[in-house]
Amino acid sequence: MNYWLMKSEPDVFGIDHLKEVKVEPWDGVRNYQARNMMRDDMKKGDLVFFYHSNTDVPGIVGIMQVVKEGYPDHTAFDPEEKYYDPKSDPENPRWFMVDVKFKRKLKRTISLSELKELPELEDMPLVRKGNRLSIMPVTKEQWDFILGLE
DNA sequence: GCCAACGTTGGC
DNA sequence: GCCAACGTTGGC
Repeated sequence: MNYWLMKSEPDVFGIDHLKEVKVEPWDGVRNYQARNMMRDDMKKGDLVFFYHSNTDVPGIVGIMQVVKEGYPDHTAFDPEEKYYDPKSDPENPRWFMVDVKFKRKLKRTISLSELKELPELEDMPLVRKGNRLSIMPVTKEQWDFILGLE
């Protein structure tokens, strides 16, 4: 069982959207490191923090669960799609995604500024300067610690 | 809206 | 293979 954190802009797709649709393919990721994690490492049943980026109070807002393991991101094949990538060949897909399911919202937003204050979390890529990874692993220790803040 | 940090592209 | 130019992310 592994733990993860995934970022999304609430204006585009937020925790309330996920709550409505229940299950969502996490499409549109066009970064190789993040791609590798979805393709190779994220397993059914893994738990994921939902993080709101690019918003008034960026932070962790909810919990979701991987319900379908890595499979080709077909939005890369369709020229009509926002995330179209002509270099991704259906015979040999470049981009992958997983499906995630809504578990619950946190009782409160655990803000990035709060997380940055905590020495227990200083190894998290999230709080590292300049880190732009939209998907990252979370250790069990970090997971439990963060939930303890709720 | 600004801009630092970082990834990607493409000329050489 | 180097690196300048460019694009994107995402906090502020």
